[in-house]
Amino acid sequence: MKNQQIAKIFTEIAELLELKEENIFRVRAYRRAAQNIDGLPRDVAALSEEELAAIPGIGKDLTGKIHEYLATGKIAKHEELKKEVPAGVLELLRVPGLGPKTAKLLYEKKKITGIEELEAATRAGNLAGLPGIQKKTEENILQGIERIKRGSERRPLGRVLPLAEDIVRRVRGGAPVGQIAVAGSIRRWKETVNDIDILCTSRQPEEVMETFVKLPHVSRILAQGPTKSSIIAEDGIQVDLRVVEEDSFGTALQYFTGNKQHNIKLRERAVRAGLKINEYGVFTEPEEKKIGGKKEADVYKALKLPFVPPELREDTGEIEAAEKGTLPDLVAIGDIKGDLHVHTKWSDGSHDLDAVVEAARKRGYRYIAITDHSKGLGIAHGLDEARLAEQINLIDETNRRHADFAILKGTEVDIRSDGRLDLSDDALAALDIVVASIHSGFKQPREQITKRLLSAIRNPCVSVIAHPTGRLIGERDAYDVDLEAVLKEAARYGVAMEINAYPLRLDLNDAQVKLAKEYALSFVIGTDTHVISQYDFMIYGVSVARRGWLEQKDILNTLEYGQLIRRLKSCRAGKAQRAK
DNA sequence: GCCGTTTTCGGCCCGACTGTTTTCAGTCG
Repeated sequence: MKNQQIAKIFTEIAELLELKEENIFRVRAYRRAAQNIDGLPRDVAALSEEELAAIPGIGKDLTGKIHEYLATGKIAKHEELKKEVPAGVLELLRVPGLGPKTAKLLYEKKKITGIEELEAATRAGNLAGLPGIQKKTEENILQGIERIKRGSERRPLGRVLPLAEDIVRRVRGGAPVGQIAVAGSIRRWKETVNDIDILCTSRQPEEVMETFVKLPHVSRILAQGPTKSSIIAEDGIQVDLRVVEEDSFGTALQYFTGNKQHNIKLRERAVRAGLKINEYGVFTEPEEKKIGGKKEADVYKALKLPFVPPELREDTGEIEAAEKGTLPDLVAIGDIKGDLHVHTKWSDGSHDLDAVVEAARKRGYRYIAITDHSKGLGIAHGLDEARLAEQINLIDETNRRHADFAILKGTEVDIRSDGRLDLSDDALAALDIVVASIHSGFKQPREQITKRLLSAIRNPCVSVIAHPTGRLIGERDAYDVDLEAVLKEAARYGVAMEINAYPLRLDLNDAQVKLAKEYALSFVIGTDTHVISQYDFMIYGVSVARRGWLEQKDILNTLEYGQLIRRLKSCRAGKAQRAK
């Protein structure tokens, strides 16, 4: 998929134009186009002319540049600009706090073309005499370089959310705050995050700031003002805290939740309607009369739009859908009736059957599916046909003890490197649910991986494909697979796609879910629980579903047990019919 | 460079904090 390469080139063009101090709106146009291409689930190479032009921020000129790249592997404009500015100058922009103006100055006056050169020059005192650069700026440059060296990659939401919640607890406990909430990409449940944004109300904002910058997590204070402060937490992540008045909390929360492009569009709409929106409220223009601010919904109401849930605020069509009244009625965590991906001690889980059942009942679930690994996964102590039969007996017996709860007999059967499944069809036929997934051969070529998944989908017993792309956030890329071919085949055979809720997986991801929804597929949200506390991961899976615009009806484990079993049976019956 | 229920030309979201300035530019979100 060439999307990321094209997005990268557009971003570089934006940076190069900015260094040349060209029209800032032209710069923004390239940035916006880059973001939208980067977030596209489809390969741009596979899009028709009209589909390409329908991408927001892509007009006639950029459509041409995309074609140019697809045809020749480069973009002439980009090549020209690169000749004018040495590559090392772009590198300078990676230093936090150092923008295009300073980079240009450093290059033109001191011929600095790289971060290493910058560090050496700064330490040697060579920046002295440059306009606008004094001691403090030099210190900031060196600290910025340190931050780059320590790494500032996006972190998985699952790692950051607990820290954010802890900071919220401590600020609430240590200072006079009214309302307090996490905003930003965390509130939108983006799978990875760059920083933590926290918003609160208080009549004594200075006290709140004092408490905040003295938290035990703080390793460095970046900025401390009366209403806004930023710190670097010990593991290197930036945390921003903003304080507003009580009657601005709603508009401030809306503003700091973002994303940026969503907000810009709303504000443009506001301007057209004779209104002004900022973090302090909604105002009429030119009278400056405040007509909203206390509640987040005030913003949407003022624009005559229905409320848009945070998970949808990515400027990927949600504003247009809100306008037309076609926003989805998103699935909610409370709709989930059970977990369909659970491991026990029988393979590599930590608890026996009774323990995982008890924990699920306590959560209010109506059922779970036991999906231990199959024999091919020796390392996970996977089950062969004989042990599976034993487990089935145990489940039958346990089910008889529970009138109000059901255990589905299942397996997470391995799709072998040649595409055959790791258990016989006869063994699979005895189960209520068969979840199939890939655990080996990740480096196989696209055709082979795709073939493996297609043959698993066509198997008479398979009902779900688990973690369909195999990626682990920050650790392992997805294997190379023709996802659209897989989705198409799954739709034909009535096989569901899993949204694996394990925070490092989240697989399918949000964009892929949105794409899959177009094929009218069914989905399953499973936590891949190996320890009972991991049932908590369900919220991450639900959030991916919501970011993928899914409704309750799209998700099988929102069904009551009886309906679920009927659905699984009809999938099998449909396959048998097709085989005749 | 994009885009249109004011516009095919002339707009393009809005504000906080820092560091350097004597009123503001640069950067960030």
